[in-house]
Amino acid sequence: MARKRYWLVKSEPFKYPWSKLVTDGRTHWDGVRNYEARNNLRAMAVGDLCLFYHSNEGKEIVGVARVARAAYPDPTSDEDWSCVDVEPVVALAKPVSLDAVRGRKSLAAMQMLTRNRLSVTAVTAAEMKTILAMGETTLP
DNA sequence: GCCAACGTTGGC
DNA sequence: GCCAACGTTGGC
Repeated sequence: MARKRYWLVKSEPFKYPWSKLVTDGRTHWDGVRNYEARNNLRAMAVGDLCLFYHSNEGKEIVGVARVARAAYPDPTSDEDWSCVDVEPVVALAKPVSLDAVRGRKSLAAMQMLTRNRLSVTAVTAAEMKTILAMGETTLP
């Protein structure tokens, strides 16, 4: 099996907060209408971990989710879009804010900063490790 | 609520 | 195939 990759997905808390993912246990990550984000979705494999970021409100990384189903056609569209299924893994003991990410030199290259408006971005293993440490969280 | 960034669309 | 107009996203 290919080496695990890491991602960051954004959601407006108003639309789909982390707490709802926890309640639901699993959800379809659909509605992505951007080619680059779609390509990222398609690159996801079952077991990959996703940082869950709340945009607009909160502006912080609040949890870690796991890809439960690899990319398949987005049922909410007739066109060629994709979605994946994700399930919650663990909430960050201490949410990591956008400001905190910006303030950390080793995270300056994170796509969530450089590709500000992309809703699905790639995260390196080193970045993942740093975020988890900042969030005072260890993976189960 | 405003505005900047940027991807997408459509006219030429 | 270029580029201006437009729409969307997201931070402030």
